[in-house]
Amino acid sequence: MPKSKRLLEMMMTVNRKRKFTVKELADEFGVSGRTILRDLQELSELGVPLYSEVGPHGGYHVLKERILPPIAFSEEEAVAIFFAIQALRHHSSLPFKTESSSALNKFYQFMPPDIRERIDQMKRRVDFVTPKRQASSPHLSILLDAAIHQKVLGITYESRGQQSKRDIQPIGIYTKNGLWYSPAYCYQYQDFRVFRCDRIHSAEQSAAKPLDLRDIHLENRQIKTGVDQDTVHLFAELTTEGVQACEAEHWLASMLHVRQDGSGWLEGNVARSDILYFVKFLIGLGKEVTVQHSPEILDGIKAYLAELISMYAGMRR
Amino acid sequence: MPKSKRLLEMMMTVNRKRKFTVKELADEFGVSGRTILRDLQELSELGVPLYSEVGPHGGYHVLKERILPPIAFSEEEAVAIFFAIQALRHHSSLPFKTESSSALNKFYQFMPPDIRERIDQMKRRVDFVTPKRQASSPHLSILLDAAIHQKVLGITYESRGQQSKRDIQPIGIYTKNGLWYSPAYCYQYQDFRVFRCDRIHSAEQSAAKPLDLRDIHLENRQIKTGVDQDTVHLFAELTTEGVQACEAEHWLASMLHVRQDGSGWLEGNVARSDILYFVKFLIGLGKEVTVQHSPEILDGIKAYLAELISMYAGMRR
DNA sequence: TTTGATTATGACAATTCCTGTCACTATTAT
DNA sequence: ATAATAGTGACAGGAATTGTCATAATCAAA
Repeated sequence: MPKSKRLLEMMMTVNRKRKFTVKELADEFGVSGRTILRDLQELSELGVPLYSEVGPHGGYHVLKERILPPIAFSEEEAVAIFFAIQALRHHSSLPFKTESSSALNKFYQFMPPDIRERIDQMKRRVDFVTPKRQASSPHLSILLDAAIHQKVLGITYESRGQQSKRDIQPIGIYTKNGLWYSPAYCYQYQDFRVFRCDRIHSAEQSAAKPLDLRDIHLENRQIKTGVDQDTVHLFAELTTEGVQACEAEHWLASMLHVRQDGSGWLEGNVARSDILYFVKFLIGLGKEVTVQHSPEILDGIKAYLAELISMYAGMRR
Repeated sequence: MPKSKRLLEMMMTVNRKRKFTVKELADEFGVSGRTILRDLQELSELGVPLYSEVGPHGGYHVLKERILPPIAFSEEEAVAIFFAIQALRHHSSLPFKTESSSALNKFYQFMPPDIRERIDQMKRRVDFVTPKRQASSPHLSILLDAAIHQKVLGITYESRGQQSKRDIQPIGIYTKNGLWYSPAYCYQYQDFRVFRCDRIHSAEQSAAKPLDLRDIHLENRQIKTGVDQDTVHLFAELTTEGVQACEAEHWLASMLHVRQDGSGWLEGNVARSDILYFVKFLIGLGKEVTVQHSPEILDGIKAYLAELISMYAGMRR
């Protein structure tokens, strides 16, 4: 293999295995150790952050910085990526430790000048606004880690002005409108709840034995939750605008069906305990939804509407 | 210069000048044209999308795909970038032509397997939700282009259900809560206005002479709009839960006031044209809100509730 | 039509550079 | 101590790279 190709491949190999010895590479590439040493020095000069230790169990490391091989991005893609990263900056809390600005700088640095110029022109003309909240969510990393590795957390949670202790097992986190939320199984309620992350005042790993929720994640959680519960069947017709409103609600994804023309319907099972929640939500959709089933839900809606009417009727204008 | 370094440098040179001839490069690198030809063929084999034309005015092109030189990103940075791009996908319209999913795929493709694995684990556990509210905004590119290059656009704009023709000179675009907006100078009003991009039904370059707004951009426009709009006063008492629900709606931030005990109230001016929107929203809050003012809003609520009631009453269970 | 600019390809000798080997040294875990 | 590891320098042989020349093909413009 010619050297130029070997170097490129070595770049990737070295990034795959982050720890390796000279001999390993020598065998893999079919060249002598001396050559590998020379190559590694060249990679080093090219900016690959290598670090070596002598002695048994020694060898080469790639420092935490990894080299991305040359990627072919179109101009449009590069610009899009730039603004994607820039949009991230607006979030006051993120589940990653990084300051995304460092990634942004590097990316910008490496752009060819003409793309840089294009970005400069656009920078002050395009923005992705995420409302800045005072509320920061310091426990995102822990929550995410618990969701990935199936751990139970003991948290102190503030709801309705009161602090309470809970044991929860998160299934993920998401941000919406500048706030972070974590759907999780709550051991106190013995059911799934959504927690607002800025209301979580402390979070620690708990010794409790976790459930197996590996198959439950953000996209399918609504399906799984109610399997063994007492449920009623929901069927509701949606106008185009109703569909759009529902699309913004993550937890409805599994119930939402969309037709070609933009309209659609909601169909699925609702836990009896959630009926009131659904009732309120469906009322919020106003005339964009026509609930056809089940009777329980319809009754709930009518009852709630009646209460509202009487509440507003009693009010002087 | 050894070949391996020359190739890497050539990769970048070739991306800088997107059009070049063999002789140019030969001079620049101090090697013969024959060598350059051989090198270019190698670059081609390495994936750089080169295209050549013979004859006078011929030469080499790089196709729109550009090669990004190897960049050193830390693991955290790489993960952050991945999710930044993924978050972009939620936007129904973007001012770039790209499908951001192609960028996402490439990026993912080139990640070392261990980072890929980490991303896989996180993919279904983290989400950046952008509400998909309304119809898409097809004219973003034109608006952005006009903002950058100081052009005047003739648009047809829908406001309060009526279409009107306007000449505007955009100073930028931004997205907030799933909708795109463009602050612009409106020649009809002779003042700055913010336009909702999905309400812009057509946009064409106009021959009108543009103003010099180069120094006005998203960050420094203080010149605000809407002070002179026709508004009504809203005052509504909120329960603790009502407060929490409102906190999730960032567009309410300026109206929302919270008491120590967690309850609060909404107070502020609402444009007449927005009353219906507020009515629907307030109904969605159910009993967590007590609207006390203004009469127009209360009437709106009662009317809408009455419609809902009759809609559901007409339904057989 | 001719001319000149351009890419494209092949052959070959000159030469550069790359590579392996060997002989060392230094460090460190066991 | 011993073995495993990195690191350096020198050198000869071999492999890859390079320049030159010859030759084609294409195309724009004079």
